[in-house]
Amino acid sequence: MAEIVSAAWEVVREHGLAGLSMRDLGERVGMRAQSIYSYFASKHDIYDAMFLEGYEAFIDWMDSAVDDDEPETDPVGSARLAVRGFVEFCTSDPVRYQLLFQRTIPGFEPSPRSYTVAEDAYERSRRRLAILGVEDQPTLDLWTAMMTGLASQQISNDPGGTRWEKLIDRAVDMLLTDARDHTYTESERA
Amino acid sequence: MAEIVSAAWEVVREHGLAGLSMRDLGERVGMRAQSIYSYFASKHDIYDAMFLEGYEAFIDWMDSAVDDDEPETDPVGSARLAVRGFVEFCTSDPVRYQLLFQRTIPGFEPSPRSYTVAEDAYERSRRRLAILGVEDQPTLDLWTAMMTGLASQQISNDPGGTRWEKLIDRAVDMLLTDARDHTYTESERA
DNA sequence: GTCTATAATCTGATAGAC
DNA sequence: GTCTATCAGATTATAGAC
Repeated sequence: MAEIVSAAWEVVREHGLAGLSMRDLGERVGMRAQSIYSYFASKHDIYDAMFLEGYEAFIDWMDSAVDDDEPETDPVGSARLAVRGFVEFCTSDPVRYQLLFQRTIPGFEPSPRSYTVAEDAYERSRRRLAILGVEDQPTLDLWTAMMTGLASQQISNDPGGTRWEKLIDRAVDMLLTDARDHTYTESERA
Repeated sequence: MAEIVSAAWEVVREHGLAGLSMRDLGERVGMRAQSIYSYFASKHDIYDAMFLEGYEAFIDWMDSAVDDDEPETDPVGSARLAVRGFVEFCTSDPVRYQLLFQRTIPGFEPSPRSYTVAEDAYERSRRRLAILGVEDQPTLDLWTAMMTGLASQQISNDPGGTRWEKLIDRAVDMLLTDARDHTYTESERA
């Protein structure tokens, strides 16, 4: 079961997200394509398992990338670590990025269970950024736009390179300054 | 010929970029699928025509969105117009955004002619931003990351809405401040 | 749990009549 | 320039033997 999902990742890394075929997949696990239906009811269900596994990997990755004890002593460093962690997670596996964060495979909807894990991952990221002062929704949206923009440009226009990765610290400084200004503005109103 | 490409856009808007089939396309233009080969040598050539048409539309769109006489009297307003123009071009047709700015359809390489038009479009954008003070490559890269990030988040997480579009002016102010600071730093070194 | 057989359908592309 | 006929293969999925 885990072996099939692992082989499915191999296939989509070679042939693109839409290029997953049961024959190809079966060949890779030493089975006939039809035998896979003993494990998964449909191709859709395989995508769903990949989606779930991807978000679990994302949670683990971010937990490792960020030191949750340090944020209040060094908020700038913590923000840089978090954004760098996110961008590197995305660039380390472009097709996973596509499945998890873009809506590019038509007709695919994650199952309730998978969706719950995805929401948990978002909530963890939201909380982490909130500690760093990114508390309101518009500010958070601006951060996610910047983070996904860095990741997607790195993937599309300089795969394997560091052209956009190099801009992470500068982007974080910029975002933190912006967030501080907008927090002042709000507290002044109070 | 133009009618076929137009119908091809219809198909991919309904079935996704990878979901273009010759039979489906033929049906839509009142032809047998095989007759399309009198106009295009392959399905690949149809994607290429769409790619070309997309970049021509991008050039026209940006020419309309930005007033090239005003940038020196009102750089902030001009920058806002340019970024807003870009994001609205992307969100107005997500699948076109996918074909033009992401590398999501495996095996597709634009023809030399189409690629030339794409490069022309990039060069025009580069020049426009240079007038606004975005002259060095890293700063330009930061802008493209922010712009594509706003567009892709709007498309993926709030299709049809304005959640990220609303952040454009704030993002531009943030980027302009950052660009100004980094220009100062460089001229101080001289 | 894996196999064979097969259904039912789709795919891009070519040959040749008209 | 559009058609019919067709190739040669792909696709997901099901039924039933072992």
